[in-house]
Amino acid sequence: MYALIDCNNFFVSCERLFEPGLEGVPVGVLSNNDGCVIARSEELKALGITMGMPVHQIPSGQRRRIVLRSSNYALYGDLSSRVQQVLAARVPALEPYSIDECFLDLRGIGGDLDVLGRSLVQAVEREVGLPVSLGIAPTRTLAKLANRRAKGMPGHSQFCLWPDAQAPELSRYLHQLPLKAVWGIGSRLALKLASLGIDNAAALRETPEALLRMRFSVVVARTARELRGTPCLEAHELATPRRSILCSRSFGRLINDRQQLSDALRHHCQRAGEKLRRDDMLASAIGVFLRTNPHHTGPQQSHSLWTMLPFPSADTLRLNHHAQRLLADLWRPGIAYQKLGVMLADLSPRHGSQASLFEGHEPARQEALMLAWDAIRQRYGRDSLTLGLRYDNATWPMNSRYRSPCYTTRWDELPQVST
DNA sequence: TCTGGGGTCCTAGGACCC
DNA sequence: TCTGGGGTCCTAGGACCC
Repeated sequence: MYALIDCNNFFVSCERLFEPGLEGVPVGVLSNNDGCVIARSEELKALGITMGMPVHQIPSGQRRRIVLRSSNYALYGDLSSRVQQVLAARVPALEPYSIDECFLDLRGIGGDLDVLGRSLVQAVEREVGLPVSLGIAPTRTLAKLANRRAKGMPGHSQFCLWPDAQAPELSRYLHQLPLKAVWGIGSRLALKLASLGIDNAAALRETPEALLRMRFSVVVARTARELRGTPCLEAHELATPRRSILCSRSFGRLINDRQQLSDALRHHCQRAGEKLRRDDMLASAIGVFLRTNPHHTGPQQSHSLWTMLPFPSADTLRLNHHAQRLLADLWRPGIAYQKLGVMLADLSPRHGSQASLFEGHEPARQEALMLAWDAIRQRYGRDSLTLGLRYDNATWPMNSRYRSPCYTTRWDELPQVST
């Protein structure tokens, strides 16, 4: 048996935890750049504000009645790890899945699952203060659905236990469940499946595996099998070490200027190098992508280029050097670009990686330079040392007008208390 | 005017080999 | 005129997730 526990309206709940006045109020949390709504309170959902809705599409009448917050990932990340600590103290096998979700492997756990499930929900609420939902079922895919079912439960019992995949109650639930609600079936696949007459979760799990394998992919076939109650996903498939790093940002307006694109790329390379060194890893391949605005009509372009580094590296200067050459090959005159990013792949641990006889390695001087670089920024702040001009001098500063204080990670942002 | 960012996995098709 | 078959590897792009 597996469980899925997740925090209800996680980002909104985090904001409310430190600002209780937001209880009962329609609250939304915005994406980077304050572009669109990525988390909603129940009150905001009731107003018809949809997931991913651009802020500028919210009618101004509604806009005045709701509260918006910029995303504050330092706060959410910290609360997320507190939730995990509470769970880890009670269940042996934890599989964190996202910032607000965690699978629990309950195989081999004796005792009453109903009692265990309810006690976990209560423990998180009591010790962290965040409301959570919990679903338990024979597979992870079904546990996700049990969790969804739990959220619909009346009152405070956000818990659902489905011990048997073939139980009539579960079958009834799957019959009325749109395909899109199933983990692994997105809107595109749902459309294609519907064209074959498969338009709910029960229909999917009754479809012969060979047909799904032939017309779709192993992923869809596996999902159907999970719906029938046979576990197909291994833990290591969920929690593998990071395989790639991506740093990207929309510009907020369209850009073709080579220099401005180059500036943005330099900034992204700097962040990517930092992530890499924080994880103590090296990258062997680097890629750059450049794309137009997919929301606009007219011709679209979205291309990426990759190159191998001469040897595995975590050197910001080297990453930037190769990325800039890729950008030069990607860039075309007269095209209005909306987004640019750098990607690192073929990651390996910095220590313990076997040095090849023929392959070079980063000179010790460069490694020392990057260590000093990180140390200076750590000590004197991120703005104390940057590659080239500071990025916020550029034309597209990132918007985060409504960010709350980092209550749990920054002393200087704690509200003043008068004595 | 303004539409996120960061990941994973799979597949089709091209390049290449014998 | 007639121009193989079978395999591997790599990459770009698509689909999914939160």
